[in-house]
Amino acid sequence: MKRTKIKDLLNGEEGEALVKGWVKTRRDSKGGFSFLEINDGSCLANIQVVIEHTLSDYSSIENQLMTGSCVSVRGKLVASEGKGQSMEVQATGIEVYGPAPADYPLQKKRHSFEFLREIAHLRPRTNTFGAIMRVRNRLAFSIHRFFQDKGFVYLNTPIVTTSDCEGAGEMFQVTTLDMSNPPRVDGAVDGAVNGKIDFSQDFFGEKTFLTVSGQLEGEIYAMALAEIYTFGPTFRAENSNTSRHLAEFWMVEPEMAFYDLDDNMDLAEEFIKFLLSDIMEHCAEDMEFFNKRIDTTILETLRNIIDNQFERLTYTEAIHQLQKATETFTYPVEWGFALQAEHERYLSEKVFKKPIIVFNYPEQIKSFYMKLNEGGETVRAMDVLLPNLGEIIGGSQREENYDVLLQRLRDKDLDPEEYWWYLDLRKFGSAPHSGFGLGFERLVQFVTGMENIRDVIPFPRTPKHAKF
RNA sequence: UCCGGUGUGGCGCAAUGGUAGCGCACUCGACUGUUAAUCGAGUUGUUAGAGGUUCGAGUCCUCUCACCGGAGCCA
Repeated sequence: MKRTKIKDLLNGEEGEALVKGWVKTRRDSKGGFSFLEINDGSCLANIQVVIEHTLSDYSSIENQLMTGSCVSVRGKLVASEGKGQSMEVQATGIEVYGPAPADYPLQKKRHSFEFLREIAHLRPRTNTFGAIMRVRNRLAFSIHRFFQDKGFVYLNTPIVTTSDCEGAGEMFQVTTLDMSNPPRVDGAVDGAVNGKIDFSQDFFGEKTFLTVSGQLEGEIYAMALAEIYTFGPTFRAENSNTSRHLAEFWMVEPEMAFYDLDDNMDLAEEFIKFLLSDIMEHCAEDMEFFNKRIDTTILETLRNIIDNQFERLTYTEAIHQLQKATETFTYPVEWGFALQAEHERYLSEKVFKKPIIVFNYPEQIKSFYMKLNEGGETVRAMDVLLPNLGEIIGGSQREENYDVLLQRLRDKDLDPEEYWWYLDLRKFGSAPHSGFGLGFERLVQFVTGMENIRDVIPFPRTPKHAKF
């Protein structure tokens, strides 16, 4: 007989059933039977199994039917006699795959997320993490669906890369050299620490790193396939210790030929709204759980975002808004200075009370590849800022003019030689194009209402932490 | 990296410088078509680590480590 998932049993019809899963809790009755709650991850709800103590072999497995044990139950799916569940399984046979001794760390009570992080191999068995991972899965799926429906091509950009393309923070170095005695340029060996390390002898023949963004490679393919998107792991070796940063995270980066900044913002807004409404529809049970146990306003918040237009304002307008604010800020508000977290929060949470898109930032505070506006003061950059979370999307229209890009590289003290192929894209058949990056974990965080980004990824990597 | 906070049975927490307690879990018993079941009894501690002050330190001081929150950086 084939196993039926609990999700299907709960919506199924009476009859023979085979359930396999992990025991959440057991309640004994002196009436000669026990209740077992079993979960198999197919949904948040457990199925209740009723076991008559007269069942053959029951006495030999009774002490193995504990919280955490893994079991296979054969029985009859029937309408429940008790309250609290519609269907239940009357057991006719039980097999214990793996008992869980009394030192099983997950108890029938709430645990702190800090504690659960220490047992990342067991935390997926909790209600919260099961729900998070189902939502995460659905979001990943609907990201692909959104772009596939629009004819975007899914592109895998390299994870190992040779240059710090954006100047975006610290990178993880990748090497196969012997760290205790690396080869030196001057041929010196043991002890000669003055000679520079000879990376020509490294695996790739030069210094290599883990990618901080697939954007530049994404642009290459957008200049051929017109609309592409990447969705893959990204690495930042920043010593960031916050609830919104990971050293290894997943990023979605669409890149589109023939899109200007307005098209780019339209896509970003449509994208977020699509993902949120999809999750409300397809993860309703899990979302109810988050609304009840994690953040009692989450459903209302998501609904509001889906139903309302994002507020779009230029950086300059944002500065004006901040300058007329009665609130006092820790950091100065002045044109040309970066917007701080407190400024972004004020705008999205106090002034507009909804997602905002700030665009046309000062040229000096943004990356070299962003398209310069007329006058040269600002670039066509845009950030999507969500209330309570902050930046979830950062993007821009790219500079497609060869001469302007070359000058921008020089102005920012970057070596044009290293960007030769990026410049070539502007030399041969250049086109206006745009793109953005969305932090996948930040999306999961926002949708679930979870406070710490370390709890929305299966195995978080943060400074001093790469366990499991 | 900076600022602030925390570190006590398996887990969540308490304890004026003076006998380390409570809840949950666990064990035993009672009760029950039960629902995070309930009721009674019982077991569980190198108070993160190292040093110091003191007659006496979980508590005060110094250092180290870890974690949490905020900031910076960003997605």
